[in-house]
Amino acid sequence: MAKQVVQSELPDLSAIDSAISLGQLIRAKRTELKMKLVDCAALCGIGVNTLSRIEKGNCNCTLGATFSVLKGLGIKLNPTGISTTDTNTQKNNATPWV
Amino acid sequence: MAKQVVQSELPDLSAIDSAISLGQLIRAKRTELKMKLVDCAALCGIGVNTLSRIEKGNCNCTLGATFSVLKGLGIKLNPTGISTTDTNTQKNNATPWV
DNA sequence: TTATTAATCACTGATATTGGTGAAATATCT
DNA sequence: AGATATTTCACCAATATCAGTGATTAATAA
Repeated sequence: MAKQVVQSELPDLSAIDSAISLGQLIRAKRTELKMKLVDCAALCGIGVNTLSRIEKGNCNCTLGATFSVLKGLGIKLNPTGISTTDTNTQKNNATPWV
Repeated sequence: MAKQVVQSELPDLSAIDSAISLGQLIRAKRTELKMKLVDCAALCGIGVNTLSRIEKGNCNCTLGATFSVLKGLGIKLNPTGISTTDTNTQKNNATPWV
């Protein structure tokens, strides 16, 4: 039987506005790279559980783990509706969280 | 005395690849809107401490709080280098984290 | 259908975040 | 400079995440 593809199951990933869409984006990229959850987690330096939660859109995951995945998979995010030129940025007298 | 603007203090916000750049982006938008930290936090439904941490690039903050801010400030993120058309999305038999 | 692989869930212990308050530190204005 | 406004930080208790393991469920292949 041919696989039924329903319109509503094809979310719009052109705008990332929630943990869920971000998770879908990440999963799309990972499967595109034919990576297993385990290997991807190892590559990104996080646990499998955490990666699974991120992909499922759990909003309690941390920014650190999430950006590790974005970096590991080579996903880039760009803001829109913002004047990226101006910026009253505070001086980075800060903590090296990275 | 005129305010000295140093080149290195004008980070590139066209690419969001870390908790720090995301925090800078958020702060840029908030100040652009002339909002105080307290009011912005209230608007976004999170604590002032948390918003401050997010803006300072603390990567231990949660996705939930972060997306609340992005939504509250009307910041949109778009992925690049991804085929946003395809998508082997899992069926959303999931938990309503929102 | 059965076998195999992959993803999710439940559990544990250690550690960390959250919001609130108040104080210290910065920045802004007159 | 002095006064005011804004942000950051330390501290607290409550709660939650994290990684790891093993079991359960789901998806894929034969």
